[in-house]
Amino acid sequence: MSSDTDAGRAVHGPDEPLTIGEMSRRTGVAPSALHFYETLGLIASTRTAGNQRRYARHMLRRVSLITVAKRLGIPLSDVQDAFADVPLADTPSHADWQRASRRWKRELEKRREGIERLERELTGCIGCGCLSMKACGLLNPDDALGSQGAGPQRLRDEDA
Amino acid sequence: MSSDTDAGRAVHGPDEPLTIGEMSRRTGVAPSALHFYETLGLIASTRTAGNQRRYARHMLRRVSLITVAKRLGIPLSDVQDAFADVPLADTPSHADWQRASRRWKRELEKRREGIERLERELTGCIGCGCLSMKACGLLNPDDALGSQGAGPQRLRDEDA
DNA sequence: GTATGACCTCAAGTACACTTGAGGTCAAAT
DNA sequence: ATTTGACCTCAAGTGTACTTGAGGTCATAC
Repeated sequence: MSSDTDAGRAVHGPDEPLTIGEMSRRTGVAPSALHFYETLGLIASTRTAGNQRRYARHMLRRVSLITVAKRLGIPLSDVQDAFADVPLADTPSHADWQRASRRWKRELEKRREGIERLERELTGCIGCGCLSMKACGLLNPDDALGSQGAGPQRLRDEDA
Repeated sequence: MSSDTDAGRAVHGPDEPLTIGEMSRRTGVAPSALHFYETLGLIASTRTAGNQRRYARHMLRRVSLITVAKRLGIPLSDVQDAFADVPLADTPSHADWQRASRRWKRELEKRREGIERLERELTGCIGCGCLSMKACGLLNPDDALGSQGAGPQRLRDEDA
């Protein structure tokens, strides 16, 4: 029978920790990337007597969220922020994930709004062939109408 | 009076080309980055008798789109694709920008959909504290239900 | 005519997000 | 006992997207 030190493509009970190979197969993330995420503190592992990593199952969720963030162009430093209040060592509670959830949703909302704004821009401006982008908030993200000092300026009429 | 070789913070008629410094001030993009974009073929310039760059005004649009793409995590190679049919040398026509527009919109739509899906996931899964992400298309983007071979696998019930 | 600021090229350096390789250990199977 | 595959550490390499610096030119101002 398969013992509890079963490595590689093991058969597991629902509470068994995962080897790095299993994590990799189940998340599609390379072992080297998992090592890397660990050095950044994005994930954590325990070690066996023989110094091999074992991952608690809730690490799958973290890795999945990291993967998704990458697909959306969110830098790992932002992921770090989003995970700030989610405990690494212990299985996170409802409340932990809900705090993280709120952070993620705020971040995602900003990005979605940016994209929607650009889509409107493209419809209204490139779409009509002028691409003036006179009113594009994305070009002046920090202060849409404020300081005329440094940083991106709106295109003037003559540039439209 | 200001001649047509006016460099620096010049006063321009609407058809005057822009110096790299003016481009930089008006787009918020560093001159070094403009050089870099030029080596990638994302933008182009003519040269004065003294070998200085002069940018046609429609280059402002390109730089603005590059800036926006960066904010959205779109790699420059994708921007290159999106610009594929927009002429560099001449002022693009309506039709040129409309072709580009359609490419951009397709790309943006994919990204927006990805984000919306993740938002739904977070509402349904992190939101309730379980974060099972069983049905998240973002985790299996290429083939949502297909091959069970390599790549990300769905989390099983036991991991929910 | 010379000083000043904007510009030029080219090479090297930086930050992020990893991958690859060398050299060695661990653990189940034969 | 030894082979095999999975794992370990650490250093160095890769690709993207630039920035920085050296050394020199260009153009307007005094």
